Amino acid sequence: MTMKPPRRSDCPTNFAVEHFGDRWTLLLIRDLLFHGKSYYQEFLSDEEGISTNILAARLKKMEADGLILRQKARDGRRIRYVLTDKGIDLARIMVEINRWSAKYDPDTGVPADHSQKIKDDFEGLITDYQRNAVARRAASAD
Amino acid sequence: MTMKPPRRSDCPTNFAVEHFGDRWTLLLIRDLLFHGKSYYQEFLSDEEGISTNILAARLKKMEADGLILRQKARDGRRIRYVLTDKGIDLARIMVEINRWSAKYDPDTGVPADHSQKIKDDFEGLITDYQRNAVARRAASAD
DNA sequence: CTCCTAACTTGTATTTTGCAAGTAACTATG
DNA sequence: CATAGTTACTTGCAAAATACAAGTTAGGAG
Repeated sequence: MTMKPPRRSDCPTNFAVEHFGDRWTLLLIRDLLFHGKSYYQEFLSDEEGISTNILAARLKKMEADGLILRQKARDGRRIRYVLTDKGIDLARIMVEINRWSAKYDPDTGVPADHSQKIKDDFEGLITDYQRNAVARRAASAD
Repeated sequence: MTMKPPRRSDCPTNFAVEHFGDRWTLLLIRDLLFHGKSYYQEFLSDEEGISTNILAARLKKMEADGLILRQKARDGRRIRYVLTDKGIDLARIMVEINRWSAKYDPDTGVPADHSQKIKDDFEGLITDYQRNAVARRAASAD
């Protein structure tokens, strides 16, 4: 009987930290939300190079935390990971993070058109990501 | 000769993770930005209970990352930690985090008046926190 | 049936975190 | 001005998280 450790506090910042206060969760949210990734192999192939055991552990925790769902694909070997509403609602935080990083990272990899869109149509950008994530979740797996 | 490890990628999400993708940094930003804390003992006394060695390490890293500055207090024993502009610019992300947590945490400790203000005057709330942080930085230490 | 692939698990080394004690610099007090 | 108390740390060690390499299992393709 493994039981989850008690939360350190009821502070909302702590709630967030207990969801994504680690070296990988935000990067996986990025993959799901911005890059349209859905499969184990896709997450493995991102440039930061997550190890397979860590990826498996993170996906398990994110599911337990209600950020993602597991769907069986038509190809019975594959499992599709999609964001829940709770996960999709991180879009605003994620785009704010991109804005902050673009401002303070001299070597930022934020594409110029994305930065421009952040300035021109911030709300539209967020809505686009959210609509896409909802659409992908509803779509049938490959 | 300790040299800092190379960044894993130039992705803006990764830039953010390398700044606050751990169990403590966001909580310290919260202390500095929302709770007006400035001193070592104040950070030690927060309810999550950070250990002294971790606190020292985090403060050192946050300074190296340009999120905070160290100021000597009149009392020569004390050191005042204040947010830089880069740190203060996290206010928007922090308030978005509060909003997300208040929405999804059934036991959230977000005070009702704060939630109300998030709805009624989101921009004003952020500006208030930022102005206060700037004012504290400019003020002379105790 | 055989080979291949996708999603994991297992084993072990390394790094980070957590807990309990210090310690050095400075201040307050008698 | 000696002593006690504070403040911001450091040090030593146990525990947990992370990283790297190598399996293993359930399908699917030919």
